[in-house]
Amino acid sequence: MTIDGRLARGERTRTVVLDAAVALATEAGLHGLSLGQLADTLGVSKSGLFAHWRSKEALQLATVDRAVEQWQEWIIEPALHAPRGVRRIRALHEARIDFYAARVLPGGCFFANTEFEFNARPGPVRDRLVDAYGRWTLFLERLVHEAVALGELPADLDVPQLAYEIDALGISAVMRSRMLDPDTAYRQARQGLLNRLRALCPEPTLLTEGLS
Amino acid sequence: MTIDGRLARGERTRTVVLDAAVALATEAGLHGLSLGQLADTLGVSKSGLFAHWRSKEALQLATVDRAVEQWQEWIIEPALHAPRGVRRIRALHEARIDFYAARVLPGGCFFANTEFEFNARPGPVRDRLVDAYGRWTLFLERLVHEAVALGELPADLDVPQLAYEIDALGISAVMRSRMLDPDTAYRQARQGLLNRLRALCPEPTLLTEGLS
DNA sequence: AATAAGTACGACCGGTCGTTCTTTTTCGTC
DNA sequence: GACGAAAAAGAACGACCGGTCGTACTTATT
Repeated sequence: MTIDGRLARGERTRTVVLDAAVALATEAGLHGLSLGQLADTLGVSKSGLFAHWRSKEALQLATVDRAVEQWQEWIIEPALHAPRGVRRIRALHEARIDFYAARVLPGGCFFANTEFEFNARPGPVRDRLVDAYGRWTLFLERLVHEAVALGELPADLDVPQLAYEIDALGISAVMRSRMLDPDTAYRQARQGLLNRLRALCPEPTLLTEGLS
Repeated sequence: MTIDGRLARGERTRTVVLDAAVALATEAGLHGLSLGQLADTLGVSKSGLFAHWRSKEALQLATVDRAVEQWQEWIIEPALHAPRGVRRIRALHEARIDFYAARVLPGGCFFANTEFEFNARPGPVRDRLVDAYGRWTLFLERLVHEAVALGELPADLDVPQLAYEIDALGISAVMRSRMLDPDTAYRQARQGLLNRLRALCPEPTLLTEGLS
């Protein structure tokens, strides 16, 4: 089977466009994103975008999917290289903060920005954001549950509660890093998780000060 | 001294408009807020709004100020009725969650929404939001510091750290209450603070299960 | 009674929005 | 080298955007 170069070109274009859309959406919002602006940024025509997506909403949905892929690559996959348990939880949190600190996206966090933007905008886009957030929450809870199963966290731990608190530290990190002092925000987010895990984990040597 | 009826009428109108603007901004955003939409909602003409504010930006700034007033009335003042110390900290947190749970604003939280919206939009509006968030943070830290001074929290406590964590629980509460299950979100936000304060406070009777 | 100020209106401006249609260019396939 | 589908451009659309204009009504001052 040979690859059709024409389709390949389209696929390549789509990825480039969506990466730009994710970045732009963190600045202008996913609703606030305008096709003319996006086209200008990419140096293509507005109508050229419609060759790939029938409507703005279709592009918005594709943009959410692309952002999920990026999140997978930048935060989740690196964390999976750490051993299961509290070290993996910490690795995930650190990867997230590193992602914010590296300023990969000009507006901070795609999901934080868009979920607040769409929390009162019913429709398919919001539904997809809700879905992504739900899956992220489940993933976090699974990691915490694994740590409990390994005996690295108490057996009677309220797993969703700790997952909630970990995510809260992360959300606040990106918010405060953009509005107030970034370094302070990152430090507090890291310290918050460290404090929390150390108070719970019977084996504190798993949580050294530096990164693993 | 008599009250000028013209000025009184204008002041009344301004308050009505700004209350609507605060509410609308939680749905459409502070940038996404359109003057035509706001005018239609209020049943007035678009140009009538320009009689009170010279530009959209002027109205945005006034809207932020009005939102700060509302936050003062709904969250801060009620909390000040609780005795200083951990009980006041908890009262503040509870007032905030009650505010979210009562769905006073259709889009959740004015500040959460607008701060994420403007984190990459330089200008006077962002500056005012930054200022408001900075003052809120200082207020939170002052409350924590008071609890330390009263001996209700450890003398060596990292005050800004705890303030960060408290605010993080609140932010996440409004985010998750809109995207996922509201009751779970509120419960986790409340439980999070209770766990944290109980672990730190040498006098746990100050933190009964129910509200004061 | 005349004047001035504050409030509010409808009409309209140039510009941008998302979208559609038609046309041209690109490029792998036959 | 001709064919044809995918990609991209260009022009145009109705709607809405923030903003300005002149005007009219209300109310306080003189």
